[in-house]
Amino acid sequence: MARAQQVKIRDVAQAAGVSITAVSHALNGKGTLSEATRERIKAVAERMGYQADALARGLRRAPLGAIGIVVRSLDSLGEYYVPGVDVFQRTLGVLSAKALERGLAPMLVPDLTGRSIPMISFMLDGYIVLNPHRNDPVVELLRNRGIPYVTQGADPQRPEFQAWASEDDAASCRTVLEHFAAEGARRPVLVAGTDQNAWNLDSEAAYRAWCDEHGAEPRVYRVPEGAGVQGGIDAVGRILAEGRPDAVYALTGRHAAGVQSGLQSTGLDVPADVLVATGSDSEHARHSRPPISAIQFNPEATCNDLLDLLEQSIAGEPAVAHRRAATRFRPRSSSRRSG
Amino acid sequence: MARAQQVKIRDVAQAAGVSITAVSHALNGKGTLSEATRERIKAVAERMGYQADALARGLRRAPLGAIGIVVRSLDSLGEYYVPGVDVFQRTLGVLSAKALERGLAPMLVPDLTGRSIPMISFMLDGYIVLNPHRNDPVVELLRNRGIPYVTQGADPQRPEFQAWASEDDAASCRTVLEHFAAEGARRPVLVAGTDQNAWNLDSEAAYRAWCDEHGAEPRVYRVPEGAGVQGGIDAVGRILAEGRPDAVYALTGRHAAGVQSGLQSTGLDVPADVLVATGSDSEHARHSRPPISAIQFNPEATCNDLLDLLEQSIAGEPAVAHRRAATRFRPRSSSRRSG
DNA sequence: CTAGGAACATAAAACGTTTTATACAATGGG
DNA sequence: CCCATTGTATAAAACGTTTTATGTTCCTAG
Repeated sequence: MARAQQVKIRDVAQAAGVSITAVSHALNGKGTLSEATRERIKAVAERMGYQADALARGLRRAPLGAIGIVVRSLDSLGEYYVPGVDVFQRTLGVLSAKALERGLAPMLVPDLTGRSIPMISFMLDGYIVLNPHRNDPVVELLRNRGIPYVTQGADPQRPEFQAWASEDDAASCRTVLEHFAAEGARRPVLVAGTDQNAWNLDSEAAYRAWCDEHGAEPRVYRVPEGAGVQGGIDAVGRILAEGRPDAVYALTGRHAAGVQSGLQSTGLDVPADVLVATGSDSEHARHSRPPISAIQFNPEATCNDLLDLLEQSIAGEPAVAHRRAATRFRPRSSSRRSG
Repeated sequence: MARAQQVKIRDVAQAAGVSITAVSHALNGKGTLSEATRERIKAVAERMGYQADALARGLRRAPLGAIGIVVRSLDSLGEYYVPGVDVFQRTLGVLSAKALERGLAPMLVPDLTGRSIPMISFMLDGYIVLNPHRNDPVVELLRNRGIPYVTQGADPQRPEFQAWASEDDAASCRTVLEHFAAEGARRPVLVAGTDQNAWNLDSEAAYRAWCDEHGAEPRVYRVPEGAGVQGGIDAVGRILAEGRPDAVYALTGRHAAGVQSGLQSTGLDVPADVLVATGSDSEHARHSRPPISAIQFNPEATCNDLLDLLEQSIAGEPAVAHRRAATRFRPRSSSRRSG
């Protein structure tokens, strides 16, 4: 309980025979001390193993060297570990790693608008908000508090906010639809999630635009993210009831796996009768039978972008432009009729 | 840069027409205020959206509600994101999730003995050290600082420290060896990592004990964790040079995948000629050809144990006993000769 | 009528820094 | 010889809380 007594700035001052101010100035390169004194104090501090207390220092609004990461999709899922969902392994892992490499310790923080949030949450240097909803209350809170933040994806309600980065979801969607078309599909349907985040919104918009351009009737089915594979299976009934499509683009990997398995269990063949692809590569997608074509995210690029923007924002430079990272399409057997 | 001005305790006091002390006492349930005043102050604070400043409060040694997680295997790997290594998705993901559910924000912290560590690191309420080495300097540091911590696995050099939890690696090892024996293998070899952590040490000890009991000659090959699949492939040459084994237990999934593929490329058949199993299930193991039998960790149990112990430790109750979680063996085609 | 408690409330000290304002000595120009 | 300047160093204020010590007021017992 009682923390071992640390050496404090006062002790160093005493040992070096100078004032507290002198020590502070020497260590932080401020003030008007002589170079000799400065070096002497530094040596004493080093020898005594002095480390400034981050809290006391933070009280004077010095950066803590830590940022918060809040994963809105997990907040809305209600549980923070979902086996088979790649977000932990992919985005969150890469983001944490890249933050560490920049000397920023990443702290995972629960829904900031919730009841019992850790005291430290509002003291962090800045925030990265993954998968924010439109009009996200967490974003709103950060904004009101004046805490620097960046988001993954834009908020359509707030076009003036430009400190965001994401994969290019619209381009990903078009790539898949073009691929479907090249394989002869004319009536693709979209299976999206229910969260109102940029991924779902941008993908749907791109899908509708594509349908418009190609004279196809848009058919969008929404399945709660939390419904997982079973949600995909269940969606098949609704889809077939409105007419058999010749291709299905399911955004999440688990929905895609469910859709494919649902189609197969009604006697349809993938890819002969229906093409399938997903917007999120995962173990599910890779190892379904047949393996499901998938958009591979580019978390390295996106995470770097997010951290660049956040560091700018923390430094007080307002971000004037967002960034979009290119994704990569991995065609697999689920959507290839040709050999 | 300048943080938006928050409502401070002083403001609340003024608004409620009481002293600062009164507000503090009312909000923290201390002091001797009348119930009426208490409620009135609470209402005012609530209405004004007052939130105590964690730093100022922490200065008086109140817990921050955040814990540090330091992943020593990644520290020693030198990079914090390694595709295909399950540690992120498994232990770290589960641990973070479970910490959040307990109201503790998990912060990933780099090697605490390193150069530029975040200021906040030493202020956290406690630490979980994953995969500590024997005589780990990070553990040493935490101990000296008097910061509560728990470790994953014991330090053989420090038997008196009991605040640790882990999977039962020795039992896992024996399970695999018994399985090998049941399939007719008599001369199993062990491929371990080079890190001096409990997983490697305990597994090797259990392997040697088993060999001793069964009159087999122990053969241990060490491959750096960072060498990955290629390291496993390379190990095959060294193994075969000393005689063909009839079974290989490779602790890491990537080494196992490499070993299997190395064996196959010298013309040996798995499982007909050599059985293969790994101590760490992963996508690699599941989807090699043939799929590799694997020990499945029990991160839920281990992480709960670690957090239980840490909470005890933070509360000042010394942990007097460690915990071991049972693992589960998943036999697959790589080690089954029978149908 | 007063001493001694309750019951309630607050002033002031403390936490460990950084920052601002001030002090002192030495130097140099007039 | 005085004033302004420069080079050093420090005292004290500030950061926003919690905690400790100190008052009040009011009641009750003697």
